Amino acid sequence: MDGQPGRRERKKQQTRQLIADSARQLFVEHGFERVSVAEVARRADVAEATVFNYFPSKEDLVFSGLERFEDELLEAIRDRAAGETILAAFARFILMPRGFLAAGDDESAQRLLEVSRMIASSPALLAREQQIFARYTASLTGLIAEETGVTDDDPRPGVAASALIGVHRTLIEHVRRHILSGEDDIPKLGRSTRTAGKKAIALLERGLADYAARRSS
Amino acid sequence: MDGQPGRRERKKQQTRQLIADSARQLFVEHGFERVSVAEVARRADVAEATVFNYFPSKEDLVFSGLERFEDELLEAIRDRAAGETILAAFARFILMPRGFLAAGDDESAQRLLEVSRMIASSPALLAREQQIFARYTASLTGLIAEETGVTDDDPRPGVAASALIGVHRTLIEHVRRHILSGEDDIPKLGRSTRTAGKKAIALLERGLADYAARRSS
DNA sequence: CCTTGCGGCTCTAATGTTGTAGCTGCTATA
DNA sequence: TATAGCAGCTACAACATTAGAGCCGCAAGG
Repeated sequence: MDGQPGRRERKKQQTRQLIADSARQLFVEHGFERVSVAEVARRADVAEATVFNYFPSKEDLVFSGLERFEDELLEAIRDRAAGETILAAFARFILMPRGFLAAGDDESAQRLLEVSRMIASSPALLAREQQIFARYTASLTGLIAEETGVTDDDPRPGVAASALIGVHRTLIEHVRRHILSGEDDIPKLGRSTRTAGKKAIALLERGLADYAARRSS
Repeated sequence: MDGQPGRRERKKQQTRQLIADSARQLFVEHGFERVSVAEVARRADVAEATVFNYFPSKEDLVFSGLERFEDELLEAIRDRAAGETILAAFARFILMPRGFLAAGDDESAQRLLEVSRMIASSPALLAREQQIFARYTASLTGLIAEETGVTDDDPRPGVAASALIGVHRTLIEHVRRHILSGEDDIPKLGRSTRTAGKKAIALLERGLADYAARRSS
């Protein structure tokens, strides 16, 4: 679309990346709560105001990746090909390998582990993560309601959005659980995650009518 | 005086250094005349206007070090201790090891060689260097005239200034000549340069009356 | 001759970054 | 409880950098 980003835009992304990396290092070293934004700024050799210029809050230093992901997810659904169902667009997007799992090298695994530990060990971060999921669930609800043109009373958009975001939540948990319990074969983890994703989507596709219909023995 | 320079000033010096280094690399690779300022800017990943913001002209990309040296020389003379002669202050300043010669590692020697070759092979640069020396000779003349409080007609400040700047010229030539003819023992070159400097100053101290009084045999 | 284009260099408006002060809420300590 | 200080965050003015247009001299090619 835009060819080369131009020097200005490129340097802005460098600055943003530098801040995000500095923050991650410090948070992993000392824990999220024990690191001040001023320290992040100092490590990135940047003014504190610059940090807040790129990341509205300290938590966003951790979750900017997640938020971008959700933004792209919504966009992928909004701009899906004509005739494609929302569930299909969602599946296509979420099953696409990306990020740490796509890289697959040892260093990525190490970072994924550290970040997972960091988030898991901070109540503030876990709480914020839930807020983010809630916010995106609401956005997705609105999008679905808009596209299907139903009344505000109709519960179906909210249920569908919760189900979809729930898949994402579940897959993230899947990755964290395996990473935190020592899994270090990233390609394998990627495969098992995709398998789980497919199962989840298949379940949503065919409905819950016959799911766990009988109590197990 | 100012403790830490502050982030702003520090980053400015980084930028300045980055531009100067990029320019030196390119000039050494392709020759001064065949490299455009736009290319320097591109290698430094900086706007062309930024280059001119730090270096008023393309030649200054090469001679900014020399100009800073001359500035400091004038300052050292202006601010010399009470009772110290101009010649003594000059001697103290110019005999102090610094720059490439002070470093003494192989890489410095390599760079000194490359820069010397670059200047020697560019008429434009050689011409500009003479202009710079002339400008500083004039400045120094003014300074001496001011401090000794003589009439504009008095030739002595001009002669003294020429003599002093002449010492500097000569020492630079000394270094270049040895470097270009293959000398790569930088500490040794530093010593021989300082020896030459002392001889030159001694000559100026005692006057030319009995210098080369008799034709050699 | 003339035009075209390049390179050194200048100018201006827009935008990114910094420095500094200050507000709020919380925590430690007197 | 009062007070002081720290951390997250905001606001604003000063400053550094960028983008883009444009001027001038000059050399190459029609």
